[in-house]
Amino acid sequence: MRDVAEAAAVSLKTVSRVVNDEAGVRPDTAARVREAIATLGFRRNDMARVLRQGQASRTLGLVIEDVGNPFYSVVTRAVEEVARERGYLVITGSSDEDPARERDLIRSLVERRVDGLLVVPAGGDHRFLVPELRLGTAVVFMDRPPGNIDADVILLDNVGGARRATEHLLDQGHRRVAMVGDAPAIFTSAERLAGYRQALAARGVGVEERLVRVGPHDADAAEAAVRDLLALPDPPTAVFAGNNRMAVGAMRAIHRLGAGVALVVFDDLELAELLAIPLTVVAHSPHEMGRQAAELLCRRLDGDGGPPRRIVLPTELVVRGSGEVAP
Amino acid sequence: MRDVAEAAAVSLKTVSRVVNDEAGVRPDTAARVREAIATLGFRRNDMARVLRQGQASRTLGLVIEDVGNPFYSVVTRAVEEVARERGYLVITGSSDEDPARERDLIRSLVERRVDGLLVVPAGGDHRFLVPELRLGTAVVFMDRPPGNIDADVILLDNVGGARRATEHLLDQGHRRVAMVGDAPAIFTSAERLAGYRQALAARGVGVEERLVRVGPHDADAAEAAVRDLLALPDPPTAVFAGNNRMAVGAMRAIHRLGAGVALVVFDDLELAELLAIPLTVVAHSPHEMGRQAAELLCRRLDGDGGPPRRIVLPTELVVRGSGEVAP
DNA sequence: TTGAAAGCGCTAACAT
DNA sequence: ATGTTAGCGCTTTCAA
Repeated sequence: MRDVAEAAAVSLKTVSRVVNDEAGVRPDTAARVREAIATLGFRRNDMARVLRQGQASRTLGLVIEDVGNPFYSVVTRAVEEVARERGYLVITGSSDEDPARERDLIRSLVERRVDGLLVVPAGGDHRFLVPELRLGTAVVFMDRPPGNIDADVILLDNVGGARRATEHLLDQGHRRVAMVGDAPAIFTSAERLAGYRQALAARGVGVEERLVRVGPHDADAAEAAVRDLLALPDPPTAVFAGNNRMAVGAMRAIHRLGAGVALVVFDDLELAELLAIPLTVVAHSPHEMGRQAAELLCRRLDGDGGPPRRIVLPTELVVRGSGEVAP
Repeated sequence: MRDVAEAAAVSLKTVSRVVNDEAGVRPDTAARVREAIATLGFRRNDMARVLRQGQASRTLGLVIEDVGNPFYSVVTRAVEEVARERGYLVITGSSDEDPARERDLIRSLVERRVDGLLVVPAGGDHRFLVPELRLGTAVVFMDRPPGNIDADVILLDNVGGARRATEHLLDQGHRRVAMVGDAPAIFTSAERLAGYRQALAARGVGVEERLVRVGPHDADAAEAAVRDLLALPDPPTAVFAGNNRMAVGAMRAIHRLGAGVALVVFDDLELAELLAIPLTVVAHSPHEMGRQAAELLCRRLDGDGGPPRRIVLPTELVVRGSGEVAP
């Protein structure tokens, strides 16, 4: 900027005025300055600008499990849309379900003075965020509640969705309903497991623990788990898959073993209706989750100081065929 | 930091030394400083740090079309992985195929002094980047070459992949092979169209322009285009779909009209083999594209000043069934 | 081992 | 309409 001032034979402040479209610069002076800017290829340094102006880097930090997962990529997309409307840029990072990595990421983001954070928690304890919150960084959690602190969070109706899925299978006459789910340490997984158990209990069907396989984290492990289930002497006649990766694994296993096993999964898939057996799912809106979280965060940044909110988004059973296979 | 210095009764510089793990601080002094840091909830301000140190914000900018699209979300994931290994953070933005938005995004990123940019170009003219490049911002393009400037780029073998797909359909005896593709203004779309034409020409099959539908940008528009094709008096017996969205649209149309039409698509889908008719695709690796682009960018940032590189990643025809339907 | 002073690029506040 | 000065929070440089 100093170079520009020199080249245009004006003061620093005049250049600053032109760059920021402030009033009070004669058109010809402004033109001279703009010419110098173009010639020198000057670009305002936002680091210095933000530093001088105080806070407000107009940046949001987004920490999710894995952008490569369609669920999170749609959430990311929604966050970006809101951010763009409001003039924020988004810094993203994947925690890969690793609490240490989550902390590192959040730390980096806070050090870069993001104005706010959107976090899908990987760890179970977020007390380390207390200083950040005091520092003025707003935080909204998504998909899972934070551990040991009170903060805004947008969740899905995990229990209700899982219960409805399981009930649907029971309604078809199934009595041996298995569940394949992610590690129970993950909030959503535990909740969906709870919903599954509730449904069985409500119908007086005992939970057979051998039919509960919570632990696999990717499609391959889920496939192995379901193959294993289907190889039991008294295999399940129906399976509830706890998320999109479990769904893929379960479909592969059922497909390959050619079994006429009913399947309902949590999370919708774009191609669900085009599958060999169209997939019955517990659908919800990842886009809505991202949007609501980002909007709530922006409201907080605009000064909304109300008590922490807990928003639960609805789920819906979408019947397409795979869940209506008779026992 | 001043507050910390005061609280610990040391100088600013000593706090700086502790924060940055520099040598030359007595353990007890360091401990006192750390205690003050913890008490006050101090977090180093990276903006100020970067400003003072000169360049090197350890941040990369990523501009793609849409994170919500699985192709780009996997690219993003790969970029993140490389960035993480090398200690960079990634700021992402979706251009939505809008050149103005692309420019705005890049401008914001440069103003925030990202060290390097990874860009899937939306616009056709990137001369506006010349000052940025002179300013020292490294840029690597992905998926499509930039317009009017010479820079690093990682591409797919679009022509070859499309040609192979079309040849495969011709090999099955099809003579009325349609193509549904994105707007021809998009590089990949134009290239794939060229590959389609090449294959037809090489086999002496004339291109029937009514069978070429390049223009739809989303699955719904592609579905409408394919429905339209199938409603022709002499409909195509085979369709080549130019990307993942076209693929979804084509599948829906073919599925709903119950037509025994052969289909090969560019881009692989996770569930391809589980579809009612397992999908024959031109597969490639979005992950590899992201990884190679990010690694090349990092090499540039580490001082590699060689001439601009143009890397072309291979594609592979994966036969699964939908492309082997007889005419 | 520790500290004081200068300055990164910019803008707020106050001149002129 | 334009310029001067000070200082954002940090690190570099040099001194003690």
